[in-house]
Amino acid sequence: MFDFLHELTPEQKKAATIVDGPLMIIAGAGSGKTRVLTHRIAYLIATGISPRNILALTFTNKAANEMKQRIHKLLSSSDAYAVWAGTFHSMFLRILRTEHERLSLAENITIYDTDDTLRRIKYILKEFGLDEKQYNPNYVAHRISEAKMKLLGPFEYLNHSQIQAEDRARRVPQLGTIYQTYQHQLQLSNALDFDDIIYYTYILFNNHPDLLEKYSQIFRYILVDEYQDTNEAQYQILKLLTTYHQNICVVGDDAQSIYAFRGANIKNILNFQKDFPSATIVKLEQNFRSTGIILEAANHVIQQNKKQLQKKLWTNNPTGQPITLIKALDEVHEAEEVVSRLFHSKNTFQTKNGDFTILYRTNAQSRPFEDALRKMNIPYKVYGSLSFYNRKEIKDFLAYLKLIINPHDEEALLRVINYPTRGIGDVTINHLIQLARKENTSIWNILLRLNNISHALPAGSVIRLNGFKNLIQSFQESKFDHLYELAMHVYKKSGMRQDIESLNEEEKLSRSQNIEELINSIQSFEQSFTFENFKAPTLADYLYTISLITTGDNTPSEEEDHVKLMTVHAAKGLEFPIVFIVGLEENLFPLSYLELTDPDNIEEERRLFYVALTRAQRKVFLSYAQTRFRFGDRIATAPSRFLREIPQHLFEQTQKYPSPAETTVHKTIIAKNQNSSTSKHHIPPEEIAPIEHILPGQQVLHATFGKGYVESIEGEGERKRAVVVFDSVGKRILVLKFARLKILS
DNA sequence: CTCCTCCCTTTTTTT
DNA sequence: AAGGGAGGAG
Repeated sequence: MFDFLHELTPEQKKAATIVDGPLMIIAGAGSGKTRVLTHRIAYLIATGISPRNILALTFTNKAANEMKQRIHKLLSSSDAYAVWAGTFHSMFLRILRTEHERLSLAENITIYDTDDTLRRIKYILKEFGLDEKQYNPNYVAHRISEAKMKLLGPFEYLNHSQIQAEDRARRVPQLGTIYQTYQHQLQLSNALDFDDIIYYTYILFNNHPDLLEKYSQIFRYILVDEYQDTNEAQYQILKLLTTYHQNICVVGDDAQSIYAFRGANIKNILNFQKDFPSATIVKLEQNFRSTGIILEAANHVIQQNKKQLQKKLWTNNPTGQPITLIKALDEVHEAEEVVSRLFHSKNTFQTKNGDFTILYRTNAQSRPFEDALRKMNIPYKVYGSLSFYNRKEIKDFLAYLKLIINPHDEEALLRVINYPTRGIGDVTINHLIQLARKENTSIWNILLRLNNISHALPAGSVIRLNGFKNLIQSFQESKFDHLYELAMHVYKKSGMRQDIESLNEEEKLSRSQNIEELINSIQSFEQSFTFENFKAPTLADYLYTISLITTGDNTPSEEEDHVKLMTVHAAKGLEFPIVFIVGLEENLFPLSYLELTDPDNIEEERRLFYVALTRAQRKVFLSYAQTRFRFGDRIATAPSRFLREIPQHLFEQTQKYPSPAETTVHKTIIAKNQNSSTSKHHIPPEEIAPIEHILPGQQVLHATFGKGYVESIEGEGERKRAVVVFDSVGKRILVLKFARLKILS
């Protein structure tokens, strides 16, 4: 019956089979954490515990789904799908939707994303007549979010003497009032932001003992993955839910805590034993993922951090290949070098595209890699950037859909009340807002009562406003068998389609394709939802799902063999055979936007680098560029301090340590060093042709691309470029200043 | 009320 | 480099 446990090591087995009481599993990178979690849940079910009494909180929706599938396999029973598994946000939203009456929330809530929150704050600042320079909207949003994650509502915020003193010192004394207004407006809009989902769940359990008891009974066994990244509010909810039965199992690794900016409180994991004195601690220290070299590098890096739980990660895996360091001139060259390594090792070792992953610190870095991969005809996919849902046309369209389920949503309403333009201008809108504020109600309620108060507005405006109201109501009343049919209807009747058709070719194509993609995705959502839930989804089901989408969720089918690109944050919890960690430069990784002098900031960046290294199974490539385009300027960069924290003997021996002084070195010297680290075709410096000697028609040799034919020369001076057709990679445009070509004929 | 142009900021990571 | 906001003309 428990046959599946034989797959585990003694320590893993212990972690999987201690059923009752608090348990903390310190799971080092690659120590089989997911395996332990799935076996543990399977074990609980096999001992007779109902899957409906198990709550498993994961970091992404994808992780939750994969977990269910694996448990399903272990047990050969569909019981697995009855486990409550998902992210904090999706699980708690489910509870809030069920219990909405107890919090005086409407049934159909809208979820505001970061963008919506920011727009709302800007509105409020305008209404208050406050300057955005003094009250930076991003800072205001951050403060409000921080307060909620610490369970401070507007009332507590305004009565917190220390916070008030802080705000006065920072010259933002009205922040508390802004928070209060923001929260009030969200309430009138029937809207919750991400932090509210957690915050209100706490309020729900804390203020309603009967509900706390109800859910404590349901969630008899609670498992929390990535515990090091939980925040104070999440921790307090867990404390409440486990008061009666104490059956809490947390899994985490303090060395992989990388979400402090999101309120993650590393104390949660460091203090677990204090919080749950009867806790058992199991440490998983054997790494099954990486080679000896990768692990040694990672261990050296993380040892630089002062604040951490003591543990020693070890492995029986082979030593493996040394780490390759790639030094590039700029971000474009960096991408070309990375892709050419990738191409080379793919051909040499018969590796699939899907074995390669490129990790970077910031989303903006993906562009040159995409270009380079496209040039080489290598399929790739950028994971995790949610930019699709941030596109204007998508947001506009979703605003219409949101208004169908919740017309009080002021953010959605203001977004489309005059899009496409229908003669409702700023004056009318401001008037409307004034009326709503005066009556302390939503704009939609004003629209509903328009005929009673029409004397307040010009007759023409009233007609147009009624037209908009009728449009939304017609959507609400329309009946379709399928959501995508409704979506299609809304697209046409709202006037969005006509507006998009009227744009220039390029815009028209890209926007209508995006809308089409969205409508297709609605259709496939309907199919999978119906398959899993034995009933058709409502529009609300769809909107909630996309509101809480997490980075790993856009799972492409496994048969597509493509290179993966993502941020290090998005790579958390995943593993890949061959990993390129790129942009290893001071101020980029570690990123410095505030103070790199703050040891806490550096330690968090270092943990991030540690996470990146430990994703790799077989081989790591590290790269950095010596200049980079930032804020419209090309600036010199220095190699990351993290590179020097890896022992030199772990690198490929032809390579030199990057020195901090290197960036001040001039380009000629950079050009010399260049050859040693990246070339397949060695070109001694004295053989590099002067720029003016390169002419169309010549055969030339490039260090990376090999032999090629100069088709043409363009540009002058610093910008002089050559179009070269290479035997290996086809046509390339090279900036001659950097190209370092040798003339063959 | 709408459209156009110019200027400004933005780039940290994500639920 | 690009998109949004402000401000002005029609």
